[in-house]
Amino acid sequence: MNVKCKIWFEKNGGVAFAEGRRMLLEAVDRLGSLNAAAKELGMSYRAAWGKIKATEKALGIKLLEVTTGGKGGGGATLTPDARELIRKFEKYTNRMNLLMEREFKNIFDKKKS
Amino acid sequence: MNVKCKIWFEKNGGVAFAEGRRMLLEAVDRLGSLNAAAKELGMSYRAAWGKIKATEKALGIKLLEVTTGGKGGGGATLTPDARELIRKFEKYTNRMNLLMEREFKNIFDKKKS
DNA sequence: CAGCGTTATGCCTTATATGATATAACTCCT
DNA sequence: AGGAGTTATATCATATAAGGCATAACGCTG
Repeated sequence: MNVKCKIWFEKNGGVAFAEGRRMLLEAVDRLGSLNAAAKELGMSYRAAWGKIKATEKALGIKLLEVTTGGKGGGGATLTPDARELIRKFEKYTNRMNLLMEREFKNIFDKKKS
Repeated sequence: MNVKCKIWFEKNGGVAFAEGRRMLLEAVDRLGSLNAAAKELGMSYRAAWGKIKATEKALGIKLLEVTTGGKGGGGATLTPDARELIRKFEKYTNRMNLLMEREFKNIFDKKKS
């Protein structure tokens, strides 16, 4: 048996941002396209777009700067808000994962507790 | 925006035990009956029973000592394994909730990070 | 001006988790 | 013996979320 923990940001009670969406944004940043990011993660464009929209609506911020048409058909890049969101999420989850492991050992490895 | 965290125990990749089930077991312990516990938590007996079974199967342990028929129709009490599970879960989640709050302030209240 | 590769989005299907319904079995009590 | 109140479990219904399908718009490029 082991312990798991899912961390997410929320606003007004709905899940707004978690690991899956962090990965999606990271891929968009790297590839310059939501479509390409979706493909890389093995999901449809529709699904990826839906997740982005859901987060934008929940948090009330804009995540992607997009262009349609033109060279290469268009593309998407991250807004500064999106970058900040990613950075804080990473920092928080990294720290919590470390603490989780430590506490787990504390409580489950001791002979008496 | 705020951070939430769901903590659960798992084995072989499936959710085995989390807050809802902890509450259910606690109610069984207090009331001496799964049926009564289910009613108190506003769920059907069927639903409560399903959760218990799922956890027992996932962890491979027995949670309830039950009797059917007899005085009052029967009843259920917690096994020692169930008590230990509850105790460890409570200890772990209490500790983690404390740490979560502390880290949240660390990362989100600072001017620079 | 047609084609290509994007973003954009409404509609409808489908997958999944959840719970309701129904039925059986058990044992003490009257 | 019958009733009360519980556990036990299979089957069926349903609510909800996730995503597929279809279609449109956009603007460079050849």
